[in-house]
Amino acid sequence: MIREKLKEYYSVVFEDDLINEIVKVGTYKTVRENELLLDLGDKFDKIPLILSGAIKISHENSKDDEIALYFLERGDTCTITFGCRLHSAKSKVRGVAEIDSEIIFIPIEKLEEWLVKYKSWRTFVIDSYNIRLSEMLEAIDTLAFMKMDQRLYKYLTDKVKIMRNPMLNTTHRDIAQDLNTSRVVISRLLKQFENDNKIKLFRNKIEVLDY
Amino acid sequence: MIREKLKEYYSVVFEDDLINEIVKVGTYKTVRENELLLDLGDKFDKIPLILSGAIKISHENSKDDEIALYFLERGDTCTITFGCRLHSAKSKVRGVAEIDSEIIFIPIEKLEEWLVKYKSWRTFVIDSYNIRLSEMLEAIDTLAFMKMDQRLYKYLTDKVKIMRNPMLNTTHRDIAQDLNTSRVVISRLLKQFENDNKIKLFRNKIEVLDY
DNA sequence: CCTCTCATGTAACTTTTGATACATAGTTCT
DNA sequence: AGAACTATGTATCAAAAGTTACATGAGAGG
Repeated sequence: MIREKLKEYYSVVFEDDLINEIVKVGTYKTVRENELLLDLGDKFDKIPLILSGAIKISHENSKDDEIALYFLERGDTCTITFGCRLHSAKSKVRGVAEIDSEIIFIPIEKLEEWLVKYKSWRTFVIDSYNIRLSEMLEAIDTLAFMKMDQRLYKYLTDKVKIMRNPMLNTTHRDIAQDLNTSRVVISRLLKQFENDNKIKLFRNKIEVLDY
Repeated sequence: MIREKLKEYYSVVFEDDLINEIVKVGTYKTVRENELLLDLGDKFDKIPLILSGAIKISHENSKDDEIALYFLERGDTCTITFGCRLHSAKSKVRGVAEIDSEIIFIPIEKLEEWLVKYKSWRTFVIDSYNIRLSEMLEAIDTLAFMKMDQRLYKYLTDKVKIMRNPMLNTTHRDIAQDLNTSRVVISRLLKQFENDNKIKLFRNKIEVLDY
């Protein structure tokens, strides 16, 4: 069963031999919406490959302030966990399933072993790191250069794309937490967007009209 | 000459065989203070190893807003350039020598070749990526959670540590550019710091008293 | 020594964001 | 239905940051 799912999503990326190895040592797991996959400070000794769904990665500082960084989707992996072995460091991010998701976990020892053996793995690891760095740069961009109204609008449209659905199931409070601001600010801006016919507001739902 | 410098700084990190290879294919270069090493949009086909000095990495969006991300020092490399080959992507960051610096450039083809051959190279590449991701997370932290006064103070003390000198040669305008704010805001806050005896202000210079 | 440029100091004002408070309206549970 | 809880709408005020304007002063170059 793992083999079919892997073939379906990763056969373009990985050589057949590597897929066989992954099937041998990988563990398949499903996570439910809102399930916590990886918490701050966790020692993560497995590499996750996302088969389906979406995982929200967020960052928290010492004072309980939190901010959403990006989403992981099919084909993604969490490079931030790659480092945990090397420095016996604790995870600095949190991963929560945004929707029901399927994941394969690979023991971290394989990371280096496969770097030697498989060209497709080398490409995958380097690409993953680069994609992650790009996402981080984008997050920095957003934080450094955008005002809250632009950040909010980007948040809404990004989420619509990830969820493949213009009707978002979320509350103002949740959004405020992801953007590290207060609920009142979000409600204020959302109302403006509604007046501009960019969105429609419902209880526990937001429909994005223009994305 | 390259060999001695490399041995001095990197013999703990790299195997002897790898150092020999680096000597063979690497190009040694010195850059002067304020020299532009890598601009946005450059196609970077070499991996830089920093031997000495400090390189400021900053990010710019389409509207000429700029923000400083972090510094590269001895032992660092710029992982962001690793990706340029794979997607024939343009550099999204800019590197400027903060002080006179020495760098060895390695052809990008060696990145993958050496991943297979040298364990120390695998460790170096993975570590470098992880360090860079950490620095990016720290930048995000700063942007998302700190007010401008804290950001400025962190900027000053970080820079003192990098430069190993509490007397900084800089202007309010330069700082404002690195923090993506206006000169007036910086002057205002610096004056407060001076009143609190945290710094002393001079023309083109700032002495950090408390770091 | 005079002029020009750049760095800095500061006042006055606006905009953006955050904080507090309270009202209203669905939802859930009993 | 009534109580309790949660989500949302809004007003008011305060703080932080950005903008404009102008003055002073140091240094560079003729």
